[in-house]
Amino acid sequence: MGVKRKTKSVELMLETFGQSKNALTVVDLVKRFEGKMNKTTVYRVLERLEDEGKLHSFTGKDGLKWVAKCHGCISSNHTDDHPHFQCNDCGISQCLSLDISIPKVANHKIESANFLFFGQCEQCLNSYSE
Amino acid sequence: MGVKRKTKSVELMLETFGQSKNALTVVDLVKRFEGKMNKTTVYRVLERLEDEGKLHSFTGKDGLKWVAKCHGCISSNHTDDHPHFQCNDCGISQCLSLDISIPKVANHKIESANFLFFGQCEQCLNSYSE
DNA sequence: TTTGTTAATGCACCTAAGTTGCATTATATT
DNA sequence: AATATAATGCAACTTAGGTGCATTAACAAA
Repeated sequence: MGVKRKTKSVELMLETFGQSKNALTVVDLVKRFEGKMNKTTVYRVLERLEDEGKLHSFTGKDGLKWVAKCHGCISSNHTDDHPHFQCNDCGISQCLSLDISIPKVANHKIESANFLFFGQCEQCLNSYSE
Repeated sequence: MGVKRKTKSVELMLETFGQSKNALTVVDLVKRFEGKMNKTTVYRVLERLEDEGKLHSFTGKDGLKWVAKCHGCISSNHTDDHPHFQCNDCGISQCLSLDISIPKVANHKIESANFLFFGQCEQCLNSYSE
């Protein structure tokens, strides 16, 4: 690959995430762009935007790949280990702007971490009291 | 399903984990038992042993399912959130007997968590200095 | 504006993890 | 030994994700 080109697919993908902290599964993105963007293109655009540090991804409990456009991340690069949250009720997933210290582990050198929290999101919590 | 029966598959599976804290991928287990136990049986035996609380599982970064026979776990049930470690060099994965406190997150109710650490294991660290 | 280069895309096909339905086998009970 | 049913094997399926290659679209140079 040589010089990157600006394409509609790339713009469309970034617009989709907008300013939201919510993550989306790749499967969902493929469905969303049905007719507009090929499945393969979705995967390749995501790969590119990850390489460029504009998106980041993580693996959910179900093994599915989730993607997000984390804005409030603490570190500047997208390899930082901010936690992600998944709602057990509605299934939404989002980035948490939260710094978790990685503990020392005897006889191990820890380089990175994945944190995944499960529970109820704000919306679902509120819907109980209505 | 009615009354559970003792079977060779179940014993064989538990023996495989022995007293080790190491986790194994289901894919690896299927390969290991090739000729002795069917792929479907592997999945079903694992499901059963998880239900019985004798094994527990987690999803790796690659989306593969890992299984372990965690002995040194802090809590008695197998839904506790002890962290898992995966070596970036040799790929082994293991349970960590380590208690990580789940932070409070504003407007969220957190019920459970997954912690996954990456780095170098003891063996790989030692092999550098040889 | 047109032309040439090549990055980006679409498409068809593939790979592999995990699941399901059903016939067969093995275990336990009487 | 006969019976009931849990456990297993097998084949076929589902689906996330990837690959090779022909076609299209973006951009630079003329």
